[in-house]
Amino acid sequence: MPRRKKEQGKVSRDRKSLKHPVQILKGMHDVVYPEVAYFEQLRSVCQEVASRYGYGFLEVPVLEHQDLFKKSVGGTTDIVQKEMYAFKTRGGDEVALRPEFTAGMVRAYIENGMSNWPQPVKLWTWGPAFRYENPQAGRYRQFWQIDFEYFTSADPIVDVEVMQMGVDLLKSFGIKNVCLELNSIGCWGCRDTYRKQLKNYYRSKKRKLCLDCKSRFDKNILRLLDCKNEQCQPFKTDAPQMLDYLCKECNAHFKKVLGYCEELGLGYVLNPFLVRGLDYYNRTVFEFFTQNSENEGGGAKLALGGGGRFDYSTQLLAGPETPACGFALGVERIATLLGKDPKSISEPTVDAYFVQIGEPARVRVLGLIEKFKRCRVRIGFDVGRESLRAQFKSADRFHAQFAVIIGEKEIFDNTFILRDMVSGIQETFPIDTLMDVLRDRVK
RNA sequence: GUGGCUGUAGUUCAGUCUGGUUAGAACGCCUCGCUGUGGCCGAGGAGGUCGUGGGUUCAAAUCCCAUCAGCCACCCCA
Repeated sequence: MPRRKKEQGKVSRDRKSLKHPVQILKGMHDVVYPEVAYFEQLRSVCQEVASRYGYGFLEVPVLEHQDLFKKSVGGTTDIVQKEMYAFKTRGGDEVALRPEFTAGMVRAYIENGMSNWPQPVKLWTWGPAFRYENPQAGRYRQFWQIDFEYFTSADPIVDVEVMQMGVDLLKSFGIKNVCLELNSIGCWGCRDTYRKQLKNYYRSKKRKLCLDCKSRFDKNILRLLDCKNEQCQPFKTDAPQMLDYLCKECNAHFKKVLGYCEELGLGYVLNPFLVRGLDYYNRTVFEFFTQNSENEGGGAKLALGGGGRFDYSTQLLAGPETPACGFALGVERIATLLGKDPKSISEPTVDAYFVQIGEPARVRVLGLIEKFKRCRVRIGFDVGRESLRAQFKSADRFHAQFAVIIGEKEIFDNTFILRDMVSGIQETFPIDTLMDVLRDRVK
């Protein structure tokens, strides 16, 4: 006892001598079981749905020039101004960790000459993105996104295809109560007209607005509609709405979008206050929500993702004119949501667990493992352990259907014992028949 | 960036108000009972910078200050 105390004291003194204990950064998180199991599941569902809708996978860099985001997402947006991880490299490049995916995808489209590929070009990707802001549940500084982009069609039915796929994806993940909110923010022309109308309307009321809104008035007037501050709410009801100021073309486009939704039975909620604040968006914008049923009293709606049409994006980056539409989903939020349903993920399972007794047997087992590489039977083993009890316990933990037991006697006879873990019945077979017996017995 | 709540074993938490032997429980992990057979049961064991730093005190997980992190709200969205 005294010896132990002495050692402990020494250890903690050593650790204390480290000036900065190594800890994870604020807003970062390790993705470990069970969350990582949802990540894997989501990824494979994405793959399935992507191929059904004809999307190809690509990877884009995590690090890009700051200019990419300033020009496409917009230099006045919060994302770029306040939330971007931006820094200078040793070589003097001004770079940023991607705060979102669309900018990089558009850059990749231009740089790889995809306008010369067979059209349309449909691409998806997935990975971490970064925003420097205060973390909260379901809200990290490094977070994972799923991103789908459809290039080279201005047709309104494409908007609907993209939205339908988004809803399809979320449902395929197993999410219920998926809700689609929809709006149109027009083109540069009609948005300009609308902005002026909004300014006229709010000018006389500016004094009564909250502090944030006062600054929004000059910086980005559309954002006044997003404000959730109570003192600003009364003005919203009578504020002019974007939909009333759409130009002829934009209006026709939006009418068609709504028409296709009706025909397909794709449910949506029109939200005239939905303003996606990024520069590259035009016309159709949308967000996906789910009802958070956990809280009593209806529950707040939880944002799962959003997107829209971004016909201007390539021009903003000095590329060929290319209409496009897409969306992004938040992986952690979806994983958290699925985690609330305990049935939605299964524990790790094997079909057969190898149990070995004695030195020659553990070597034999390790040799056998390699032979199973083309066999569908899922196997488990732990040659690092000698205790039989521990090995059987482990077999249980993996819900093994069978135990394959090889001891000194079996090594001598060139046999193995197959134990049915439920019934406890054991049979002995020649070792050469191991694969065949397992393939035959495993359901 | 602003405000509120919370930080104690791997996990969930007691203990803090009212300072005082060696900081506990449950679950999980490991070993053994059964040296060649798992689940159940029983016995034992490992595991703690009490978030971190400073202060008050004879004495701090407990009181005070600072700081960091998490959660919540604002902001925004994934």
